[in-house]
Amino acid sequence: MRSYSQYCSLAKALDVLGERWTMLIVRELLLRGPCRYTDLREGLPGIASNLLAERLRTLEAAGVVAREQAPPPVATTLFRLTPRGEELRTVLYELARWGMPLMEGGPAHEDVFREEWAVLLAQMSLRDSQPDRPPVRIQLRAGGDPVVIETAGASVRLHRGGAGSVDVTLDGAPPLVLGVLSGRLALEQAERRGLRVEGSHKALRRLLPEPAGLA
Amino acid sequence: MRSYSQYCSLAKALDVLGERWTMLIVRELLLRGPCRYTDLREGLPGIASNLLAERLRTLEAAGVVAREQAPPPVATTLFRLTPRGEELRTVLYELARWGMPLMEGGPAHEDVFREEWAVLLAQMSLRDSQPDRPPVRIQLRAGGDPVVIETAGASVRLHRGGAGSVDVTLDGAPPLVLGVLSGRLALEQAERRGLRVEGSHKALRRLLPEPAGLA
DNA sequence: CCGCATCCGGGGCGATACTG
DNA sequence: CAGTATCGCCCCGGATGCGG
Repeated sequence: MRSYSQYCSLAKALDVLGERWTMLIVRELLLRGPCRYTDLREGLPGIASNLLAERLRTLEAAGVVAREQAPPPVATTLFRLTPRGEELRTVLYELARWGMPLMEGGPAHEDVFREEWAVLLAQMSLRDSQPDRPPVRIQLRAGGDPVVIETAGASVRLHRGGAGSVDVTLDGAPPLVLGVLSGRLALEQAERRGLRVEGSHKALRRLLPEPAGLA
Repeated sequence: MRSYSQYCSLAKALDVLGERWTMLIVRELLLRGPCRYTDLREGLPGIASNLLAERLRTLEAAGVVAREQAPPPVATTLFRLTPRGEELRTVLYELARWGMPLMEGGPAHEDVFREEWAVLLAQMSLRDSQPDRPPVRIQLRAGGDPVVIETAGASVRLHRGGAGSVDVTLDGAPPLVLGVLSGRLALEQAERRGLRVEGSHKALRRLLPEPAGLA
């Protein structure tokens, strides 16, 4: 992107982050942790391959992303956020929080949805009220590939593979799953609207924020 | 901008805010309050006139900006942020905070600087330790048009005109002025590097944050 | 397969000129 | 003062190819 050439920290930040797709690439890396080029493409439906490559190069040059060679069993390139890149977490949270009212009407016809994106909301909203107990594993199903998140204390991690046992499964339309994870929708209300909750309700409630007064 | 068409609150936010210049337009409106088209152009060196007009239309349609007719003495159009637009303040602060390390080396040759942009940092960093006392007025000079900011309690406002008396004047290179206002640079150290402080040091110290340990 | 590079059409952007 | 109008250019989107 052409620089704004303004001696202003906002303009300088946008010189690095303001190009199309850049913030969404950071989103994927925050959700997934170190991952392959192909995984990034999967999480960024619509991006052109050359753009992804160029953005990654730009972010690497800016010290936001680092690339490393995975050890011999896999022997592939991994992309990860640097500490400087991790500092973008609060920026992304604020943007995502601001964007939440734009989700109210449900997805548009052409909108795609990936369960992994719900992890962003989960990381923002879920807090473990009993952080000393073993982690809780939640499976999310919303029509696409289900994902499993594991959460303990303040940490919410995406679990690749989706195999293994889970404590509770949320299954329903994206707005319902997102509403519950973000705390915007009470669990019972979501169930009344069609969300299916299988497994331990208790494990779930351990993580959900206090239902802030809607009034 | 083309929509990302992703049912994700970050992507939805970027559908509104992600186009070039949009965030900087919000910056100007946050700093200046309601202002005219011409004032916005002044604060956005480099923007094409048609782009500014189109962005304002888009932001208006998105409920971020409102336009109003000023009463007859002036009888001009004013642009202001809606409450929804004001909610972008925290987003801009996080972005600007992330961008601060990119300012360390001082301005590049082609960089332009407007004293008003320093107000963003002032709004982020300055806190009045004696909010019950009358406001403090600070003049900023850094080579261009000087500006006056008035600060009391948590409020930091840009004062148009620059006329009237001030409590203290900061005069020096942009990195020095910004360093002091952001709290990154101790006042004495800035003075040793060439910052000129005329007037009441005490009024200034009333507002500056505690010099966080640099270690 | 994985991680790109190349090619090409279309549209967003930049700069300037012009107008009610 | 508050915008349109116009015109290149380059970024972006989509497809395909290709070396490791």
